[in-house]
This record gives sequence, C-alpha cells and structure tokens, in this order.
Amino acid sequence: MARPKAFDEDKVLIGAMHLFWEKGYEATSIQDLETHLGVGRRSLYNTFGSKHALFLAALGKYSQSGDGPSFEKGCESHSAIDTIQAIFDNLAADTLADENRLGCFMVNSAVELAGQSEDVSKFSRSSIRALVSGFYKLIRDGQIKGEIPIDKDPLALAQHLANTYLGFRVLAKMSPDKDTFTNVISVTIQTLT
Amino acid sequence: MARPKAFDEDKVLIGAMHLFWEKGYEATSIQDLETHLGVGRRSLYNTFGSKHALFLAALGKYSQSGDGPSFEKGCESHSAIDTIQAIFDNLAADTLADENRLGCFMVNSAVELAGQSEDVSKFSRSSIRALVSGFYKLIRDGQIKGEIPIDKDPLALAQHLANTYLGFRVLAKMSPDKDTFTNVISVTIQTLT
DNA sequence: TAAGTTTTGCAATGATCAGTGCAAAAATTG
DNA sequence: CAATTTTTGCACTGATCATTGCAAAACTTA
Repeated sequence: MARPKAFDEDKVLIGAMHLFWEKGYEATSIQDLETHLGVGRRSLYNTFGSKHALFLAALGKYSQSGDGPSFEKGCESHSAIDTIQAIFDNLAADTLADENRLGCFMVNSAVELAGQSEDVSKFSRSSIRALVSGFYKLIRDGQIKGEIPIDKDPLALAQHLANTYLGFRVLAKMSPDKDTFTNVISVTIQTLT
Repeated sequence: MARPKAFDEDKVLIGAMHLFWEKGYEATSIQDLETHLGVGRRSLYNTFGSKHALFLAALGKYSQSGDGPSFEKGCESHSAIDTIQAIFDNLAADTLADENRLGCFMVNSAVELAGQSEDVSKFSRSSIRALVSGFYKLIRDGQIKGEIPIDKDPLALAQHLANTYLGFRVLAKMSPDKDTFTNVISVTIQTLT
C-alpha cells in the first residue's frame, strides 16, 4: 500500500452517473466531469481507464442501484395488482416531480448508444429482461392469489407492463403530463382483470 | 437570380435527416455531413445557417414525411380495431426488418436533446399530441361503429395506444423481439374490446 | 458578351476534444 | 526517518469540433 486516493471512488462514480444521465454520453466532456466531480482527470483515467469505461461503470452502477421499479415490496403481503398499480403510480409521481426531466438513464443510454456500443446494447437487453421478469413474478403471484385470471398469458401481460414502463420513460422526456399517466395506468391495470 | 445551387436542397435535407437519425446530434459532425451528402460545408452553412438549424430542419422534415403510423387508411372502409392492429403490426414488422435499429428519429432526438433544446422539446410535444389525436379519432370511429364499447374513455384508450407506440420505439433500440411485439399487441388490442 | 449575383472550394479560425508523460507530492510500511 | 508505492497536478499532445473570410467560379439576365 501507498498513497491512498483522495476521493471516494463510489461517490465519484455516482457523480459521473448523474452527469452522464443529465447530459448524455457525447455531450459530457472529461472537463465537465473534472469540474463537477472535483477530481483531476488524471485520477479519473487512473481509476476508470477511459471515458467509455467510466460511462459503462456508471451504467452498471445505475442498474444495480435500483432506480427501476421496486418489485419486492408486497409480493406476499399485499395484492399483486395493488403492487403493480403502486409501481406505476410511484413512477408517474417521481417523473412529474423531476424538474430536470432526466428520465431513465438506461433508456437514455440505449437510445443514444445501443447502435454504436455492444456493451451498452447488452446492458439494455439485460435491463429489459429484468424488467419483464419482475413483472412476470408479480403477475404469477396475482394469478395464484386469484386476482388475475388464470387463463391469461402471464408473459404477455408482463411484456405489456414492461412496454408501458418504457413508454412512461419516454413520455418523461417528451411530454410528462399527470392526466396522461393516470389514464394510461388505468387502462393498463384493466388488462390484468 | 444568379448561380443556382448545385444540389437539391430537399434531398440534402433528407440525407442529413438520415445521418442525424443514425448517429444522433452530437455524434454527427459537419465533416460527416459534408462527406455523406457530397456537399461542401460552406454550402450547408449558406443554406441552413448552423448545425443546430440544420438538425431542426431535418426533424421538421421527419415529422412531415409521415414516418409515424398511417392513420388515414381504412378510417371509413375497414374496422377501426383492424386498422389499429395493422398499425402496430406494421410498426413491429418494420422495426424487426430494420437491421440498423434506427428506431424513431423524433423519440431519439427527444431523449437526447429535449432537456437541452426548447425547439426539440416543442417538436416532441406536438409529435405526441398528433399521435394521441390520431389514435383518438380511430377509437371514436370504432365506438361509432359499435366495435369499441361506448362507455370506455376514448382519450384514455388513445393515450394508452400512444404510450404503447412509444414503448415499441424504445424496444426497437433496446431489444427488438418478434414474440414480445406480438404479445404486447395482443394485450393492447384487448383493451379496446 | 458584359454586368450582376450567388455559390462554392479552400484554408484558416480559436475552441474544445479525449488521452498522456512526467515529476512532485503524499501516503504506507519497515 | 528512509524506502517504496501510488496519486495527483500540470502542461501538453494531435485530433477534431463548429464556424467563417475570401476570392474564384459559375450561373442568370440583359
């Protein structure tokens, strides 16, 4: 061991994540990162390797930090439909409360870079898989509880919920509107009964 | 009048649109445009003013050139539900056939730039409005024809369809998959009956 | 053909880009 | 304190960025 880093690697990564999230990959310069994170560029390169590697690390951090819907709560105690409703209500509320209209870092990154970076493309695919899988478990749970008709295809319902989720994330950027969210949630929940 | 331009202004605009569409705004340089369009940068600036102005013109061209869903066909002759089904089937087929995974130029631009350009933000809002409005008319038509229950809120249904459409456009970038599209369309059409 | 007007090619602008070489600074360990 | 190891600040790289000044070229109109 020798001289330790003067910064918290994890905090810097989170800071980089927020900067990339806000401005996108191309529009964020090393100079921006240096300034906003208060860390010299030499240290950034020392620690993360390159701008692209730092971005991927930030994207990984995002996908772990559970910014997405929280599927866990209420899997047992509450009703599945109520949980799904709550997920979308929370998403809508969070989106409307966000003045900066950041949207979803994963969606933003996929739209900007999926065509140019295989790494980003892989991240986005696994992100979709996790999203569908989370909804799928909730729906199966609802079917077992008798809330959701057993003859409905749980995968199709889950994919539809995931697609609705993605639509919300785009609306966050294009035209976030309370009534729209409310109405779309209402129609979406109807598909489960 | 004097010396005429050596290029077709409209063709160049369409070419610029495709380049911005493929690479995004930030990642497309004037050099790229010069090379791919075969037009000197001086002529581009002479004609369009700036990179940002050229981009906005390209975005305007896109929103006029009807890349979105075609609502017209079958408003009278066919059933409304069949028309809606066809819109999404075509969208899915086109998306799956597109090797470059371009997605939607308007969605891509909104996600990349809505937070930084008020012009792009306005474009995207009006684009959403047109999308919802198109679906709304189809749904009202379906209600008049008796295909769609009269007690359903046509605006909510239209907003849900528009949201589904946006989701598809993101899936095109993240994880385009035939079965997913088929299943989501199936659930979505169910909301209309 | 001559005058008038616009486009075009070329070269250059200063700014900013991502990334790096190097030596001083700062910490740990003995 | 001394030896060792790593971080950090600084200046700098060549490349690329969007944009422009200028003059020659090319076209229309008379």
